[in-house]
Amino acid sequence: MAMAQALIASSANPEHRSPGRPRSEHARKNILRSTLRLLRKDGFVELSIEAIAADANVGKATVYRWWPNKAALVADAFLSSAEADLRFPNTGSVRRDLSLQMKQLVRVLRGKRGRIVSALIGGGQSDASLIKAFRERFMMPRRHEAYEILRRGISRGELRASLDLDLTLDALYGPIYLRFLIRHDALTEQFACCLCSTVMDGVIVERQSTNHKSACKVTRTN
Amino acid sequence: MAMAQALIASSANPEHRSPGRPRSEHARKNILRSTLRLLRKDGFVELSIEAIAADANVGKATVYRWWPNKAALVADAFLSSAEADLRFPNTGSVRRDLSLQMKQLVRVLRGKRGRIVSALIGGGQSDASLIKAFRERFMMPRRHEAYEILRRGISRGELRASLDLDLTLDALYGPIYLRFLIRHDALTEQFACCLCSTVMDGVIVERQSTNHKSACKVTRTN
Amino acid sequence: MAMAQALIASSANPEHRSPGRPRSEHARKNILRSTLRLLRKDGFVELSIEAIAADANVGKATVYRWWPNKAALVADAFLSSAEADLRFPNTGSVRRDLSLQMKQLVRVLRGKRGRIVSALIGGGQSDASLIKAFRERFMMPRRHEAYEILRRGISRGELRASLDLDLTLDALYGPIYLRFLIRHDALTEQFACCLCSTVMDGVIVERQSTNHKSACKVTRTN
Amino acid sequence: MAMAQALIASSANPEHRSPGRPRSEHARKNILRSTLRLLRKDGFVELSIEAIAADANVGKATVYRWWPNKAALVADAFLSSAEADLRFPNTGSVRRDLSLQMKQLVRVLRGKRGRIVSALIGGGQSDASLIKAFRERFMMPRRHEAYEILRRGISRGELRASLDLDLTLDALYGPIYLRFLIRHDALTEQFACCLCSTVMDGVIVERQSTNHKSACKVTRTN
DNA sequence: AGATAAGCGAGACGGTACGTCCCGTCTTCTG
DNA sequence: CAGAAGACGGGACGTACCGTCTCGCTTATCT
Repeated sequence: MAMAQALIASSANPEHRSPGRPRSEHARKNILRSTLRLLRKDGFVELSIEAIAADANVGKATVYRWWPNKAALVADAFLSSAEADLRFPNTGSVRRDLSLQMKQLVRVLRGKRGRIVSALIGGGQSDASLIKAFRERFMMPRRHEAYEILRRGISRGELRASLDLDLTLDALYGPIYLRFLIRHDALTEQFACCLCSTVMDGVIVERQSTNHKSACKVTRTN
Repeated sequence: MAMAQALIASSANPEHRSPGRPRSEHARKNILRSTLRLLRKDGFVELSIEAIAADANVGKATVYRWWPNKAALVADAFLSSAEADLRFPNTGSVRRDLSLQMKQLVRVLRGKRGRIVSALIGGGQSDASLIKAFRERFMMPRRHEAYEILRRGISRGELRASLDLDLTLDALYGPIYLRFLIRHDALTEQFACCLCSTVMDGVIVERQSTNHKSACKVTRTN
Repeated sequence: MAMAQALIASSANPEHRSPGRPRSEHARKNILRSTLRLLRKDGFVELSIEAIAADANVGKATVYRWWPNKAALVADAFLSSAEADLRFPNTGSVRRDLSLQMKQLVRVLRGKRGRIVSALIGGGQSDASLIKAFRERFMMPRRHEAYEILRRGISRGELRASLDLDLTLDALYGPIYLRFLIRHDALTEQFACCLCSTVMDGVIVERQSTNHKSACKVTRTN
Repeated sequence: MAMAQALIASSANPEHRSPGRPRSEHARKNILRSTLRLLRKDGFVELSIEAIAADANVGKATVYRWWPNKAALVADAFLSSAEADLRFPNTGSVRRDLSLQMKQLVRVLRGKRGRIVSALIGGGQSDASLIKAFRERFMMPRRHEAYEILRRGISRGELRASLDLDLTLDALYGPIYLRFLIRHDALTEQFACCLCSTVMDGVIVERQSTNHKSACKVTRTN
């Protein structure tokens, strides 16, 4: 709700203005920026509000005024930096579309923002609002894109009509998050590709399509 | 290492005994028990050594004497509670064997030990030793069982010989962990069952085997 | 000075009026009233401008606009409540006049304004302007009355002509304030009475004027 | 009670020792010393526990462990430095004995410890435990000496036997504290002397014992 | 009538200190 | 010598007020 509040303050309804001095957009941005910077350096647990406030040249109270806790702040900071880099092409092939999206996720998780994702999911294990924020504001937007891909595949006849979309997407993305979180094996783009094929071939109507799979039948390299 | 130390102290070499009072087995057990109890209540982050020591009626120093940090203690505590409840029957069918194991994992994660698993994975996101402990001492033993199932399936001709075992197991278990950690959807035994079928049918040699799938083609109920 | 400013603004020079909205008399009164109320409840130190403004339904800045600091505000508030309740009769006897005034002081100090006097003196120990305000605007007016009493007594021949007036008044009032501030013993009207006699007659043995003293030779009752 | 605790820890019962690490006498002394130093510099209100802890190279918690608040700490610090400088000679004359004690009090109040006394009394106006500490641990010990003087005077026949000792002492010391706290007039040793005489001999005309008074019938010099 | 000027409430701002909690270490006595 | 008890220096927590600042609004005087 604090995050919603923040969003409202930064965007919507121009009509009604609450009385009093409006919040400082400058402070807000500084805080988010410092949060990301420090998060990248240390990690979620060792990140302190005290340090963020100091780094952002801001009173501690200003941080607490707008975010109820570290988790919410980190979520906001992360999500404020995660806009609009999802959009991907409609290639006409489910297999290709999904594979592209999955590979992009792998790239994100391996990049410097991956550290923040893991902090978010890790912290979310003892903070319901945090995991909710991650789910609704990071994962779901991507999922909605993926739903669309799947629906296109169904209407094109590439996928079975009886498909459970949620289950399918879990099958596609769950393994990526598993490797990302447990780190028991390499998380490569090629892994995403092979995974996609594996799940695909259990999903499409017919079963002779081995031509696609060959694309990533390379020996694994971890 | 501290865990090794602890194990040695509690078991091995009867020949040489260092002088002085031996460590208190009673204290050790109390500490582990309190750790689990408190971990079940809050998360890893909010768990404090102070609280554990108080709960276990033990001096803080006694905790620090035997475990170098919270992660090591939590790992030890978790593992001390995770013995031998895996073993499952060899039914002669990969599908059935895997489905059984997956459903058992779901049961574990939904039970009270699930709270601890999530704390472990959550805490592990900012503590390498913690995630390592989880990986090696909880996940891997189960995986080795699963490898065996898959190998049996291959030798029986149920599964393709070219199968990437690790990828297959990630495809099977990743989605379960995803739902467990992100909580975006119900984590039921039926989900495990359907998931197994989904991955299976992308994995086996032939494609007409819809007879198996019907087993869980029930409308989802979350 | 701020107080002077306030006085000017609220009263004087009708000729030239500065432009802009005039200060709100309503706000001013509310602030003073809230100050007194809160001062009565807690002490000077724990009194906060924040609380005063909230209690008075007034913006904090309005307080700071008219009073430079807490001490000035408290002094103003106190003095605004301390009008004209001193006036007392000229009975023709120093002893009786003084005794009456002393008893009246005791009544004031024991009443609800006493709480404020103690806050003022207490706060004055670390704020020169505060103790100055108390001294000049509360104590001195009463003292000037008392000077008059003493002078009358001297001219009537009741008191020695060589009397040090200040010292005498300190001897009369100091003990009252001492009990009021240190609270080591009951501060009663009877105490004021006995004290007056003691100072009048002295303490040493060689003495004739026991006729007056008998008036309050009652056993003390605290 | 925290002060009592401190006293117990620093002095009494050698038999029973509470378990655990004993409190650090070194820390305690440092804290008291720093308190006095900073109090002398700034004042009671602007004195912060934070600064004391820093100055004493001590954790803030260590301060709070032993003193419930700033007031109690300041009281302890003051009193720890106020031992055993009261003792004064028995000259055989009440007048002289009292005058000596009063002059000594004036010296104390005018000295650098006076600042702390005023902070104590000032703070005590909104903190009952503080004024109690001042009363019982600073004022009363001196009073007990003074009681003795008065009793000697009575038994020697110098003072009236019907004397109310408490009232008499208030009459003697109240004026000193009044000048000390209100600062309306000079607080000199000569003032103490004259005051003593005034109370001794009274103020009214019928009087013989002028021989004593002449000792300080000097023109006042403020 | 409109411009200009201040005061008003509300409340956010950068700060400082609060009093608490826990860290990991230490120092004591008891078993 | 291990263990319990618990004090230690340290550091971050989240809160309360400080005194200042921007807002939109109101209320006056001065063109």
